[in-house]
Amino acid sequence: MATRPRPYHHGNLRDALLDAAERLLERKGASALALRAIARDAHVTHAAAYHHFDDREALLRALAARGYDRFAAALATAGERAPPGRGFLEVGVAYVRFAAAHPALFRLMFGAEVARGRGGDDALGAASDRALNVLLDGVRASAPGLDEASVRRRAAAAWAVVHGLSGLLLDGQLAALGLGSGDPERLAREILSGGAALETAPPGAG
Amino acid sequence: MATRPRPYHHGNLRDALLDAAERLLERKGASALALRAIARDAHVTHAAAYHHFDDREALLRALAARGYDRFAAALATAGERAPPGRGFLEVGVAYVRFAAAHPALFRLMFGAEVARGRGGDDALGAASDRALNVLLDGVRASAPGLDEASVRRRAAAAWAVVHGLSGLLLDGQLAALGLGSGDPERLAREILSGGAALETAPPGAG
DNA sequence: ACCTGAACACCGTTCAAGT
DNA sequence: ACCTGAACACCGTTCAAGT
Repeated sequence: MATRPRPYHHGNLRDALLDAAERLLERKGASALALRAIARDAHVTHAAAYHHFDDREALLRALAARGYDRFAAALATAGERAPPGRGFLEVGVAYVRFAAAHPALFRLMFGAEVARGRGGDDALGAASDRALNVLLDGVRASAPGLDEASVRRRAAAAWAVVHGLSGLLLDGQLAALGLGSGDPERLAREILSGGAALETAPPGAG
Repeated sequence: MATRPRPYHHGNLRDALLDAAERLLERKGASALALRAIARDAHVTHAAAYHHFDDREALLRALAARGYDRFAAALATAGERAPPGRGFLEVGVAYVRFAAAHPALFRLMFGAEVARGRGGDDALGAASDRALNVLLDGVRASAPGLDEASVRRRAAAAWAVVHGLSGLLLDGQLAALGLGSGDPERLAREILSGGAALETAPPGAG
């Protein structure tokens, strides 16, 4: 075996950096995600990170891709465990639950820094596609035989509701409406099952 | 009159800094909003900014408050100009239109940096309340006699749809659904008037 | 009261040099 | 192939000093 100088560096620093970044994100928020601080936390020089990521934003995108993987898994599990016919609602609730449980990660996943390089990052695109497919399958399952264009339109509308609800919740904006102070899951369930969003518009207005 | 040494500084540097910040935000994006860069653009030393704002985040909150003012005005105008019975839909379309027209400002208004200090910033709270009230009035107008709790729940649901749609649009996420490539206003109109988001759930499931 | 200049401890990125 | 150390041009914040 001879001498084994350092315990970490010969392994995969890439994952170690992502672990450190995730730790910082959870404990100290997005503003703590400095590349130098991440490297420090992983016990390497900051320049070492550039052997595994093009730049700081590429590291953030890789962290976001990890988030999408867990996100997709959480949505899929919620859909599978739901009572028949309620899978779609439960996926929506799981969406909001994930956002409330991992606010900083959720914001990172859908934030501007990650959005900027989304097109050129294949791993990120694949991970977020996995999450999207759970949503699309949910629509197809609850409305079998629907044509694909309608599936996509319904998915977009459903996605918008849960995504917007999550965003407003994290922002504390719902508090201004007297909502959002209690359990986020209960709030999500109430609003999602409470009926359509723009139902107040007269039918046939479009 | 005597000598008047410098043209700007005796006036209100506060507004000049916000003007510079807005210019930078529009032209170069959120990452250009460094306090030093803003001060440079306003032709002052960076330390001068601290005589008008507690710190960088306070400046960003003031900029966001400006955004909420314009936002509220845009929503109100859309509601007033809409044909009878369609005001609520048009306010929703205006919401998405604003986000698409001012993506960086919209992100700033609802982003994490501004959210962090939202509670302690009275001007920001007042400005965002004005925008919220347009939404609430829209719900009340389209469903007169509704009790206040239902008004708030409907407003939250409607807010979620348009807010989520805006966010997904800015992220380019709707492109993954084959949507979002065309006119954002047309897309908003289609989805908003296309019916309820979670309609696919069987009635009485909750 | 308002702005400057210098200082401090950070930051992202690059690059020659080490192993 | 992978990591280090030093350098560069930035950054937010503070504070004594100027007017």
